[in-house]
Amino acid sequence: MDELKAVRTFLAVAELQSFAAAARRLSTTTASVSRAVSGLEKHLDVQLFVRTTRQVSLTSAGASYAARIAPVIEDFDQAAHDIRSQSGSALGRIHVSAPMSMGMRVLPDLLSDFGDEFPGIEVSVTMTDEFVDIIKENYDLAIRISGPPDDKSTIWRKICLVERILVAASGSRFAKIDTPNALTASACLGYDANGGEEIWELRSATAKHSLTAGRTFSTNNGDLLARMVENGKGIALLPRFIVKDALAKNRIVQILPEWRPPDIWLTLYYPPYERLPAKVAAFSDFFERHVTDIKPLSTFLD
Amino acid sequence: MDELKAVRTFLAVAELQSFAAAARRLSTTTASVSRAVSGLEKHLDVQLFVRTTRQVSLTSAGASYAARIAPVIEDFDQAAHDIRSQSGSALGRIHVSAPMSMGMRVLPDLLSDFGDEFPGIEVSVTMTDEFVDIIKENYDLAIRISGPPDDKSTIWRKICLVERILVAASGSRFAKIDTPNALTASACLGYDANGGEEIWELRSATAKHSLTAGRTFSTNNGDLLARMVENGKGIALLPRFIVKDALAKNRIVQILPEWRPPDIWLTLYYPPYERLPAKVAAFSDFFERHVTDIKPLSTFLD
DNA sequence: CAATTCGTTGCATCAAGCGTAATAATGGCT
DNA sequence: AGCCATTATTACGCTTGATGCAACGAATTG
Repeated sequence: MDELKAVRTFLAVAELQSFAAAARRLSTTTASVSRAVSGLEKHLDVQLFVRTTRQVSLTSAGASYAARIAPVIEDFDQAAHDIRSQSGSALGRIHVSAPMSMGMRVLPDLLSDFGDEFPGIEVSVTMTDEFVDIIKENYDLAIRISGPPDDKSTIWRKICLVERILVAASGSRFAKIDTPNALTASACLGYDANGGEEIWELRSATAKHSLTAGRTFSTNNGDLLARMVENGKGIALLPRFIVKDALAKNRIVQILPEWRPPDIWLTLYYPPYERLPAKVAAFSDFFERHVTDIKPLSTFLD
Repeated sequence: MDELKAVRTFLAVAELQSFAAAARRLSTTTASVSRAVSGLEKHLDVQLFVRTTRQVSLTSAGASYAARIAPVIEDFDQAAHDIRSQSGSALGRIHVSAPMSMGMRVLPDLLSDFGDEFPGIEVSVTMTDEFVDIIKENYDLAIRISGPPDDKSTIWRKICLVERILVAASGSRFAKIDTPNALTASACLGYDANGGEEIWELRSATAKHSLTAGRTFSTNNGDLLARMVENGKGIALLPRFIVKDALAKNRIVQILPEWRPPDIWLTLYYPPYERLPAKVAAFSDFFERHVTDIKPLSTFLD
């Protein structure tokens, strides 16, 4: 038995003091109303109405139940209504995960502008260079810089290419390297989200060269890695925007520019939504617009 | 679709973070759980969970709905539980209708004793000599003194016989009447709940006599009628307990004692309950016990 | 790599809800 | 006073919707 419908029917009868009138309001038959009410009475083991064929009156138990349950039903419907209207409008809080290096450079401006445009959306940002489990950690969106994702349980959207270059400290012995064969495992510092080793697959116009970096040192933080390079500890494969300043100030230099690593992308990851909630879509669109048009990421690449 | 069951299922899944675990708890299949949740999602037009085959996680909309709706469901169930337990125990308020004359004599003591025995039951007494519509006026119980009831829409219970006698003022010309034929219409004062006329059907051992009283005066209040009789205004057919004092003080006398009117009864009327609520049954039983055993109505008849 | 577990979906079965209509009761209206 | 309309209930078929089973794709564990 549909208990909820029974209670709604009961309330209609209680208000209208008539089974027939309730049936008309609910666009059903008196038979249905009668069954619903007597079903509820059996379920609650209480007589709710005193009835003759011409009069219907609440028992005191019925009156007290009606008074008790009516606001509950109203609240129930209100909750459904709230959820429905909330999901359609861009309101609420979104949890965003972002990588440290990229986040520190791009997010301050972006979040300020976003807050101006969408004052109804609260944003909470967790910056980390680990690969988070979007689902388990309850993120609405994760910003990552990575190669093609192999995770089938998330959906993602490429925003733009992130140029990576091989760098070494100016004037160091590493800066003189001009052939991939000169790259020794101990000289290659690893950049890996899990702090493990990193495979470098370098392609020139005609050849390719593969080696494992990070045997002696690796980190999940690009800025730390850049500082290690500056200190002459070795060579790293880093997004250009991270080392932009150091390049400009000539503290580090690009090596082997004709050998290119595989493309990696600035990518947005979402939990496997059937369709994106409005507030997440708002942030997502704003992010893409901001990064590609308004204050393009290339700002960091030049 | 049973919306309530869907919400309950949703809450189980939300709590256990698993469709399969929820199915086990609810003693059903995962298929049923899956359908219930996706049905609710369609109904609310919101995605409640983000799911892969190995992980289930609430969306923020789902989390907010769960937080919102869980106390509502709890309240809903609590209301049902309250009603159920309330109806079984003798608690609450009962509305009683009682006639004036009888009520003034019997109720003060009775209600005091009842209050001692059932402190949980609040009693509200309306004293009136009109015939009230028990159902429309929302009484739980009506005490009446009347002949056999013709109302099919109430249930009733005879408590005891109420002896009625014909009375006249001592020393008046009416006191000398010794044959029914001497009763003139103008001398017979009516006692009628509706303030109308009253049919007297008198029976002796061998004969019967019928006449209409109340042509010149009638009332629905026995005490008023008794005072009219004392004042020598005529003859009335009254319950003995009303005129007990006046008889004892010899202000009025019984006439035609061998001619008896039809029996009338002290009767309890109830709304057409399928079965009597505990609190009403408690009052009803107490009333009967009190009137017939402890302080019998015959106290007023002797 | 095999095996298990998970959520979803198609399919066949079945029960529950529905409207119709008949019934008894009751109040209004003429 | 009696006819008529309206009311709540109940029995009867039918249809719709729910349910359980099984197969499937996906993903983790050993």
